Amino acid sequence: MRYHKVPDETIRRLPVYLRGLGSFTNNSTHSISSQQLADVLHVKSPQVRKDLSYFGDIGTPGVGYDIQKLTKHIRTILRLNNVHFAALVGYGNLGAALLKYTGFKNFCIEINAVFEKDPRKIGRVVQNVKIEDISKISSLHARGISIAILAIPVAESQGVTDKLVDAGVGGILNFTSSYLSVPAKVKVINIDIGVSLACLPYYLPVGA
Amino acid sequence: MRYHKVPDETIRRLPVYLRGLGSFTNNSTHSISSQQLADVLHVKSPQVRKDLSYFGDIGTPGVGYDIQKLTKHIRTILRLNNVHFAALVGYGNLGAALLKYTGFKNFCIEINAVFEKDPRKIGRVVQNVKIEDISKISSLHARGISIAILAIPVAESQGVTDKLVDAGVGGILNFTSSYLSVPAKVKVINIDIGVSLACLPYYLPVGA
DNA sequence: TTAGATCTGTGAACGAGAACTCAATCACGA
DNA sequence: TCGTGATTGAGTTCTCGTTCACAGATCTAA
Repeated sequence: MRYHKVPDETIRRLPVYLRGLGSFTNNSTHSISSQQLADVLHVKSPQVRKDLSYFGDIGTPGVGYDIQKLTKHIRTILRLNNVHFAALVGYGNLGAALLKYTGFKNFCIEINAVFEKDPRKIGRVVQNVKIEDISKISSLHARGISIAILAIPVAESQGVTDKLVDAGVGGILNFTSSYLSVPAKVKVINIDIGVSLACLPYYLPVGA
Repeated sequence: MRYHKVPDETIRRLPVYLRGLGSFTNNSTHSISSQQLADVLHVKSPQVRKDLSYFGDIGTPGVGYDIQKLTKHIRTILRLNNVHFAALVGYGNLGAALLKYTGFKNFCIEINAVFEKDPRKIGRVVQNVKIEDISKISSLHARGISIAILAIPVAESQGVTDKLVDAGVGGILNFTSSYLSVPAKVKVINIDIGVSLACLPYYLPVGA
């Protein structure tokens, strides 16, 4: 392996590969070819090989990839080998749903802090997590939490983001529909549900 | 304007432009330059101009874009001038949150049908919409609903998708973590919350 | 031990989209 | 009417990521 900057798109696909490998772990065979993995995930096999090749020689020519080893390797790359704790900011409709969302556990990510502005919600315990006042965000660094999930109204998004950054948060999953201004070292991933849905009518057949 | 296939990325930005224009409607001035719009949305001005130029000469050299006209124009392109009705499939945690989500109305999209498998939920009325049995999906065509929001367990996703396609649905917003196989005429937009979050640890500073 | 089949890793070609640049256009004031 | 400044529209270039194609590595079987 030479030095390469790994494309963001490759990183984005790694969790998908991980999920695809899951459906092969019970299998009798120990290894899987790039073709097999590609078929399951509906991508092309050269894509799989190229993506994996950024991280060294993982596979065996003529054989394929050892399923267990590859799983472990991808988890190591993504740093999903040990549990990451995340803070949920905003316990509204979406926030509540995200707290109950089970899709995070497969990736070793666990929400163990919830922050809210509304005094009526503060103090309640939901899913074994106590809802705290939003001012307590500053404690995140001390608690070893460096990932935040932002599900609050647009008006407060930048202000709260600044607090998160001050508290040492290094990654934010932003469900807010606004752009978040952060230092370069902080990674923001945006999920804009409204925009995604708003695109659909364009693709509908005319007259629909 | 010449013939051009409009990039998907351009379509995806149009709703964002629309939202940006919203913050200028109360303004005293009638027009806005590509630079001003770009600054608000944190994109580059040539990007804005290129995107808009796909759809004909909308702006005026030396002046900019007429805010009202541009808003109308983008809404027309995206077909957001008249209300689109959408069906929510799956009234679980996420489904319930999406039904209450207010971000769709700005884009003239309204959920007016909810489908569920769980008999205990069927019949309940939430947000003025009655929850129906999932078998009633077949009625969508007759009801003029051609957009679906899918928020159900992975195991059932392809089966339900097939029903949606049969019912004439032309666009699906897929919150399921599985690939949906659909005919070419049907547009699927995927939102994979788990994958998005799983990427974050990779970007954290080492040791965090 | 060798032939043949399989499959990886990667350099190179390809393609899509973003950014740059500048000629053409327009408003406005002298 | 003409000159000046501002801003668009679009051709060109650049960058990034995907796809292709094949050399090289490994396994199996005779």
